[in-house]
Order: sequence, then structure tokens, then C-alpha cells
Amino acid sequence: MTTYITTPIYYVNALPHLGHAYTTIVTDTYCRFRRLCGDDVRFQTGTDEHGEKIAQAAEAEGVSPREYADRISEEFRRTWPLLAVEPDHFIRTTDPVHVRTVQDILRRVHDQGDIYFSEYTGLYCQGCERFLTEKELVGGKCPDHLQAPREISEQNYFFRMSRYQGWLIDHIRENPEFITPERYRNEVLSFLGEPLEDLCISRPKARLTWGIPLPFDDNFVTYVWFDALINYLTGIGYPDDPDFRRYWKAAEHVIAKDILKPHAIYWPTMLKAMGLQPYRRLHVHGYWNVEETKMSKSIGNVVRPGELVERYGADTVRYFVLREMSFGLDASFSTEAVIERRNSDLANDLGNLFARSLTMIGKYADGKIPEPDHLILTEADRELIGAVEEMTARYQEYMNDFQFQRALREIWKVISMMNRFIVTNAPWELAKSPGHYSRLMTVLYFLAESLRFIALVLQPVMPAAAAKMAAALGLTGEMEAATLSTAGKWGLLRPGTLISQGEQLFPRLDKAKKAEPPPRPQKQDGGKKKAAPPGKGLISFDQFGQIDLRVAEVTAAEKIAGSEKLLKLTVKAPEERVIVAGIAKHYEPEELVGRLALIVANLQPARIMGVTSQGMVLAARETDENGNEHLVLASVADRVRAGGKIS
RNA sequence: GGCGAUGUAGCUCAGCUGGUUAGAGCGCACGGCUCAUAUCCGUGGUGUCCGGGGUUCAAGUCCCUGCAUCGCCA
Repeated sequence: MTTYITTPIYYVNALPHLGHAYTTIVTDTYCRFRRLCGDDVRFQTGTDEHGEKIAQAAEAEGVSPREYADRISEEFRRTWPLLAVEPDHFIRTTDPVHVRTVQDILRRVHDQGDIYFSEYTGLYCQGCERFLTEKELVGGKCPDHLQAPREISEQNYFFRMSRYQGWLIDHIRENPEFITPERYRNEVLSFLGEPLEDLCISRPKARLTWGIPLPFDDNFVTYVWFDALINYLTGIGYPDDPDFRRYWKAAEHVIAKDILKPHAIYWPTMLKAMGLQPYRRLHVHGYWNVEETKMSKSIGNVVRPGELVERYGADTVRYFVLREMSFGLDASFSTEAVIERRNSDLANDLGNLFARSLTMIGKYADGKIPEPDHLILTEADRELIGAVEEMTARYQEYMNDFQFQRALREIWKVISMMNRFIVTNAPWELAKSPGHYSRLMTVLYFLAESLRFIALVLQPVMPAAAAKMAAALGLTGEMEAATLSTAGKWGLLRPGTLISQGEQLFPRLDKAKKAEPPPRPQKQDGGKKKAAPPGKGLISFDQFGQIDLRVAEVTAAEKIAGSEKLLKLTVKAPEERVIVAGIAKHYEPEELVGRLALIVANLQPARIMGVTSQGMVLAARETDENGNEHLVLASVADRVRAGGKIS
């Protein structure tokens, strides 16, 4: 079987965040799972780089759209390996081959009469990059951007989407798996109950130049979906490459619910118009709600994939998001929950099971996989084999259905049974009398062999941990090539194989320590006893090291209503965060945008005038001869990348 | 405003086509073991299954209605 699995291409107007990471982890996990099933899999991700927002952001920064897109795209490309995500191809909508393909397709669809020219008048919101309906307005303004839309009359090209509505309804009805989970399928069907409007697919160059020119009218560029969605084809060499013939029929897309409509409605009708069969399945997931400011001890609330990995490791992050979210529904994220999962599921249940099993094999079986006596099996032994086999079967069903949380639950049922198996069989008791030697060996073999299964099924979820487990069991090299059908049979672990204990799989994380905000050396209350200062008014090097100083680039600034001193700054450091700064008397918001400032990045978040401030901007303070105070922003001497550490 | 989803132990959730004393994990309390990462195993309590009505021999599970939250559409 072949599988072609994709993430959406991410719009380069934002840096990678938890939502991107989740989609991508899910896709990578599924990719690895299909390979574990023996499939020939192709995995693609990438970035979406055209459009008004990008052009504006680039202009604000004083760089070309291309340079801007290059930079953010690179951020995405560099983020995924940190999460052990290994796509086969990273596509960009600015790739020349993509541009050519989009134009070819447009020309063809146009030639066959499915694209037509038309004019309409509407209220256009710059922020939304789209026309709004009267009813969407609140007090005559766009509710999202708080600015009044302008009435524009515009001519544009439209895709005759309505023509394929009937076909699409039939297709969705006849293929229950086409859109999953079911709630989203219902949502789409309900939407299709109303007549479909045709899709506007262009923007006049007068208004937007950062896009792919329409091949049949040089005054227009392609607008978003006829550009972005086609990446799924370009990336596998449509129309001539053998890879296209090989993989397209097996296409599966993973998306978040916000782009359901384009993927469930625009895309299939576009494919139909192009004479291609639709993708095989569309998997839709929900949002992560990030708890913020709930616990004063939380370590800040910006969730950046890179930071998560730094703090918990890729395996833990992958396990957490897959275990915690019911695919399709929303879930909530908190550092407490991550630590909880890490400690109870990974460290206590799995890591400890692994450690105790290997230690006992080391102690009682000379560090080699023991020889079991399969002729004399107890009820508990048979139960364990049965549980392992049943788990493997259910695991496959659930993984195939994107029910990752259930698949993992099945695995943990076995882990828990194994911990019980150890207590009921008490190998340390058996080891006391030579008469029980054979029984002891059987018990230990059962543990090792069950662990091999655990490592096997965990491979798609936690590649590094699974590899460590396999290596410890003496399976170096074998596990990479293993598939569920070749390796998913009981009894394959060869007695006599040398094992190696290795390091702890998942050290426990200290909740209190992890959540503790760094000490505040600036406070000089005399009663302080801990960490005696090296000298009066001095801080230790360690204390200095605890302050995370960084260069931040101001990307937006606005006054905070009701305050004469405070500005709300949006900065990149390198992740986006909001910082409230008391510099309104000294700087106008406009003059700050684009500037580099120094910030304390690990200051405990605080809510100031209703805005959560994630850090502090540093400024020099001086008083002139008239007694007036002046604040001057601290910065660095040369232009550096936003997020650079100060040390 | 229309359509739909959800509302179950302190927390996160599972409960398919209605059927014996409503479940899991975490947390909590107590007990046990010592191979192990202060881990593991066992025991235990708590729930007006959102409120109100109804159908049924029987409803968390079906119907109606109200409330709350959320989503899609307008």
C-alpha cells in the first residue's frame, strides 16, 4: 500500500506555535505508523507565502516579501526536526515549480470554461483581506480589526464551484471516511445544504502584487486557495512525475478545523474541475486552549515548539499532545499537565517498568535474554500474551482512525498489566531458590518480550525512546526495518541476546522546581537567608545566568487606553509575545515598530491594565537639569536577529 | 435568528444499538512489596449522570422543554 500524508502549508505571517506543532506531530506520527505497517509513504509539509498580509509585514520591516517569507519559512523548516518530525518534502508556494503548476492548472480550468470574469461591489476590510457582509459589521466596523471597511467595486475572476456541488454532496455521502471525525463531515454536509457560491480566485495587481500572476490576464494575481491548495499536487510532481501517479491516489490531508471549508469544499471541486480524483481522507482536528495566568507559578505562557522541546524533550511533547487531545475535539494545554503526563505515564509507569525489568534480567539472568519455558505457562502468562496481541490489533485500528489517545491507552493497559505481572510473580522471591530458576527465566523473558512490543508500537509516537528501548533489548538495527507484520509476533526475542541497561528512559521532572520562577535578585529585603549574596549589592554569576535577556524586535505598538504611561508592545524574541512597557511618555507607538529592544524574557507574566505582559523592556533612566525624567530604550549596537540572547 | 454539538466523581474524560450495585486515569487516605526513577501493587470514599417534564417493566442512554458552553450558518 502507499500513503501520501500532508500537513497544511503554514502561512508565514506567524512563527510556529503549538497548533502548527500538533498538526505536524500528528502527521509525522501517522507517517511513521504507516511505514510501520509496511506502507510506501510520502510525507509533505511546507509554507504558504503569498498574499497581502505578507506584503504588508515585509514592508513594515523594510524588506522584500521574498526576504520576509524566506526568513519565516526557514523558522518552520528548522522547527520540525526538533520535534523528530521528518518530512520527505518541504514545499514553498514561492517555489518556481509550484508557480508554474498553478499557472498551468489555471489556464486549463479557464480554457474549459470553469473560470469566468465578473464584477461586484462590496465592503472590503484591509485587515481581513476580504469583503465583509453588512451583517458582519459591528457599529460599521470590522469586529476583528476595529476599522471601517471601504466600499470597493472590483472585477475579478471566479471559479465555477457551484457546478460541482451536487457531485460533492454525493461523494461525501457515499464515502463516510472522506471527512472525519464525523462532526466535521456533518458540518460540511449542512453547509452544502445551501446553494454554493462561486469562488473568487483573483486580486487585481493594483491592490496586490505579491502573488502568482494569472496566466490569462496579467492584471491579476491568484488569490489564496487556487495557489495554496495546489501545493499538494506540486509537491509530488503533478502532472508528469511518476511520484504523482504513485501517491496521489493515496492522499490524506491533516488540518485544523479553521481551514475545513477550503479543504472539504473548494479543494475537491477544484480537483474535480481538473479531472482528478479527490483525496482519500481529510482528518480534522480541534484547537489547543492554552491556560494562561491561572497559576502564578507557571513559566510564562508562550507556547513555542522549540521551547517545549528544550524543556521536556521531543518524545514527551509528542506523547503529551497525542495522548491529551481527543482527535477532533479541543483540548487544553498547561505545563502542569505536561509534567503530570511525563511523570505518571512516562517516568512512573513506562520508564520505571523498563528499568526494573532490565535490572532484574541483569541481576538474575546474567544480562542476557533468558530462555523461557513455553511448555509450562500460567494463566497470567497466557493473559499477558493475549493482552499484548489484542493491544497490537486495537492499536492498529485506532492509529488508522487517528484515535491516537485510544491507541496510547491500549498500550498503557499492557504496561500496567506488566507492572502487576511483576508483583504477582515476584522474581526476587523466585531468585531465592534454585528450584524456581526455570520459572524465573520465563517471567523475565515475558517482560523483555512484552517490552519489545511496547517499543515497536511506540516507535511512531516516541521515536527516540523506542530506539533506546530497542537498543537496550539488544535489537539495534533490527527495529528500524521492523513492520508490525514481521515483528508483531510473540516470541521473536532471541534468548541469549545481550541486553544493556542504558540510562533512564524518562527521568522524573520536579514539579515544584520546574515551576519555580527564578529568584528576584533585585529585591533586597534584609531578612533573606537563602543563597547568601557574595557581597553587598552583588549577585552571583548563577543569579545573573537565571535572567533570560534577549534582543526583541518590536512588531507592533499601541497605547493602552486609560493609561498615560503604558504601551502595549508586540515583539518577536524570536517568538511573538506581548510586553507592557511604561514608556508612553517618551515614545510614540509608531516610532517603535521595527526597533530592536532588550528584554527580560523569563519574567513572571503579570496582568497590567487588563493586558498580560510577558517580560519587561529595558530602558535607561536619566533626569535632566530641570528634574524631568527621560527613558531611553536599551538596544544593541548592530542589527541582529530577533530573539538573540544577551550574555 | 437557523442548524448542530456538548454538559457524567476535586481535575481530565470513557460509557455502542435503553437493562443487574455508573466507570477509567490523575489527585487524596490507608495498607503491602523492595526488582525499580520516593517508583510499583492492593484497598477506600465521594457523583441530584446540568435543571424540569414525559415514554417505558426499566433511562446517564429515547422524546419534549429550560439553562450553560461551544461550533457552523445567516
